[in-house]
This record gives sequence, C-alpha cells and structure tokens, in this order.
Amino acid sequence: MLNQSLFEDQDFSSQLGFFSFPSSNTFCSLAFGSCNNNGSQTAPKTLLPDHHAAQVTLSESAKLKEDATSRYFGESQLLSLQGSRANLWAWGEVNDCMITKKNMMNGGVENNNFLGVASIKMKKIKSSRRKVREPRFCFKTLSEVDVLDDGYKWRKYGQKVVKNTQHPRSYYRCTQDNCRVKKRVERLAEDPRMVITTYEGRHAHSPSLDEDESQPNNSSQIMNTFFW
DNA sequence: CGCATTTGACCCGCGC
DNA sequence: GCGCGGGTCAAATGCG
Repeated sequence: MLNQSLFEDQDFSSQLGFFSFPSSNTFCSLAFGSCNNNGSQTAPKTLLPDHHAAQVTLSESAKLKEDATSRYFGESQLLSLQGSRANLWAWGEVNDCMITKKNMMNGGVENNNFLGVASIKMKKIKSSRRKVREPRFCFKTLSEVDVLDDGYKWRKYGQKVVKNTQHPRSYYRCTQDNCRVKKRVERLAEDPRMVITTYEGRHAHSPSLDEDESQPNNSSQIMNTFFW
C-alpha cells in the first residue's frame, strides 16, 4: 500500500492503481501500480471526495526510450513520470482535472506483482512571500545501489542524516547549465533495501547520451521491482 | 589541475 | 521569540 509519509505533504491522497488529484488544483498527485501478470488492473474501490480520478490500465508496453523526453506536467497539459532505466515510465494527458493514461513503459520489471507507484505534485503559492515549490514526484525501488541511472548527470551537493533514520539522505542537482532539477536519495528506514528517489523540477534538456545509453538493458545490477 | 564529493556551518520555515 | 529539523552552501578534501 501507499506509504503517504513518503510524500512531502500530507494533505493529498493517492489511490493505488489510478491517477487522482484534487479538483481544486492545489495539488496534483499521481499513482499507479498493482498490476496482475496479465497486465490487467483492479478497479479502484473508493473515490475520495474532492478528487477526480481516471483508472489506469497497465496493458501497454513500449520501448523504454521512445518517450524519454516527455515529462512533467506543464502548459502542454502533458503529464509524465520518469523512472530509472530499470523502472517504468508513464504519461498521460491532463484534461479538466482528469488524467487519461496514455502509455506506460516497463523497462524490464520481471516480477510484476507490483509495477510501481509515484506521485507528482503541484502546490499553489499560499502567499506572495512564499517560495514557489517545483513539482515533485518520488518513487521507491528495491535496489542495492543508491543512485539509479536515469539518463541524467547529477552532482551531489549535500548529505543529511534525517531524524529517526540511520541512513543519510543525499541531495543532487542536475549538472546541466540552466537546469535546476534536483533529486534526493535515501533509504527507507523500515526496509533499507528500498531506495526512495524524489525528483523536484523539470529538466530543460534531454538526458545526456553517454556510452551507457546505447545499451538497451543494463539493469541487471538493480533489483528492479517496486513495492507498495 | 580540474572537477566531484564530503561535511560542518549556516539558513530558513514551521510549530510551539 | 525560540528551537528544531530539513535543505543548501562552500571550503576542504579526494580522485582521476
């Protein structure tokens, strides 16, 4: 199940298996997951008040890299989530508070009892003095390595031990000029095998094409299963 | 030598 | 106003 404490703010909800976000547009959140072996998905049991939702069908597959450049919920009304190469991608169109799921790519998840879950959020500015917070999304991955290869180059700029955890949280910035995307990487306190990666902002460029990119599947180093 | 990482100090928002 | 805790800065250090 979703662990809401993973998210930055508590006043939103995601339902396992479908996209949802408040009609007020204060937040936009997104979740997907819980896929059966045949690719079908259980319908959501309940709808939260104040939320519009669209059910997701996890039946499509596509090459991982084809949609690698589309991401972020922006003026084009395109929403996408980005996982690492070993994980998965999803994107959909946002339409009057409805997200229609368009595609999802599975980059090699073999044990697909759980395909994954992620969230993206937009926060309305409460006052003129308040900083604008970039949209974020996070996901949890079973991985031996902390930093998953997502095609971008990152520079570490900080590390912090957060309260009640024994593992430090690392802070990274995209190395590209004019790109202010950041990500945080930490291990789950209850299960240190799980890596939590949180992205903030949107890239103003394409992923860097290093030697690794030409290899279609180099994900064996990562235990590529989502757990929720 | 240049770039990345480390790490303690500092900043700042938030709750009390 | 104060203290706590998360996030960032930047000097020091490491490494190729």
